[in-house]
Amino acid sequence: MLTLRTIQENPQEVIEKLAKKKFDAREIVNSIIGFTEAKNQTQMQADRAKAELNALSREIGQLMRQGDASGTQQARERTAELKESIRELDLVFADLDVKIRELLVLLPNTPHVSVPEGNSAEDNEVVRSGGSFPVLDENALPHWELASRYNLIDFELGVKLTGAGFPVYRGKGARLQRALINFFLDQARQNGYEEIQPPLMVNEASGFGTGQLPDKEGQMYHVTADNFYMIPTAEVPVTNIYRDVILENRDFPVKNCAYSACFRREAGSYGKDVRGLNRLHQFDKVEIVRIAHPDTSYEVLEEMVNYVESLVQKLELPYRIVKLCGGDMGFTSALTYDFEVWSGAQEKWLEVSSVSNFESFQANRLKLRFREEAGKKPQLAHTLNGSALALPRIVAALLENNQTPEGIRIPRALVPFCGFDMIP
RNA sequence: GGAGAGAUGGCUGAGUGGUCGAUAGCGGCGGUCUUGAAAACCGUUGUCCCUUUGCGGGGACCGGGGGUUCGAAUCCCUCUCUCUCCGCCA
Repeated sequence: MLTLRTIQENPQEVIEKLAKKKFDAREIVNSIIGFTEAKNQTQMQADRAKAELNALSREIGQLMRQGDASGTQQARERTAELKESIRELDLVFADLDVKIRELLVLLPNTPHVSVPEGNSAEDNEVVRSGGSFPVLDENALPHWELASRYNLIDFELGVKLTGAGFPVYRGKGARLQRALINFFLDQARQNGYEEIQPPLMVNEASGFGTGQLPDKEGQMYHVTADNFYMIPTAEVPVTNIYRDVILENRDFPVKNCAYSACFRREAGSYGKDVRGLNRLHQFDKVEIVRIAHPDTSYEVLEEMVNYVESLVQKLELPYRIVKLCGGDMGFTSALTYDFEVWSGAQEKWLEVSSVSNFESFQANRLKLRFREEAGKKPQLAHTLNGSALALPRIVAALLENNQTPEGIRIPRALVPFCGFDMIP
């Protein structure tokens, strides 16, 4: 959520920036400014009436102590009128406040100046790429066939137990999962991230804090009996650790990482790209979350991108880093880099990580602030997060790219974690 | 599932109708003392909003919402959450 102040102070700038995201903000911004003016006028009137009533109440206390019955009576009569107008003004105020809030949440985050113009994924900017494409036979198999040939993943069994999109990993397939999780967590720790093991269900307040609620409610599994939501990413519980928190400058840098299972309903995305591991309802992911000083958040973003790059390099996967264009960016992000790995048999790029700076957009909702120094006013911090990494598509690429006549080769960095270097 | 207790400032914990935004202790910050540190002592220490060029002025907030009253942290209603004991259980 953008701050009211930002909109009030630079309405034109907000409108121009949002145009890059293909969002026409003119009407909303103008309404917000109009309502805010009215709200402030109302508050002035209400506050004046309240000040008078407060003074009168104090006076009545004095008069009663002095035993001045007629003075007391007189003062009391004057309060009735004040109370009535306060009641009315408060109603108007609350109404305007709700209207403003409803409009504010409609506005996406403003993109960073470096975000490229563009409408869709086609216009994204490839920042750099690395690794080398695998040389595969013509009859190279897609990962879902490899998974069943080597008895690594059973998709049909998942359907029996739960439904589509809930695969069962078994044998070396399960061990590969565990190895990847441990590898990612160890790497994160070695890079200074504190490991968090968060709850996999969150309450409503947390859902609001990171912006899943109320808009994206349909994307989360809802445990209605207790009104909990299954987390779609560890970002939700980990970032909400800092909800309503005021950090001190010395608390920086905040670097957290967390492994979690992630649950997504993916409503409305059936039909395309859902084969095998490409899109699941439950999957594993290690997430990195950072809270940064506004002055350094873009340096932090670069640092995170470099870190994620080191992971795909260690896994020996061909990859490219893409800076999303305005039209392809998420609602809450100011700048996003996507990581894609090449899936040799499907012959396409698979998104395995998305690293974003949200600036103060999330922090405003979370009321996550920091204090420059003791005695100074708190200000909003910047939040960033990224996948490091999401497992399924990594597994898909590993299986496809490393298939050989003798079996599937495990990248060297992973062998100590797997305990095997080949899936024969 | 049954029974009970509670929710107050960064933390602990007072406060049951009238300068209570709130006693006190701890913590934090500043200072005195000290070669330095500790201890001791003194001072200071919430958030949000409106208004003002500035100094300042005003309003709101004691889990959320509503009510009683001239006046509510304090009384009433309601919701939520937390804790303790019993039962069940990884």
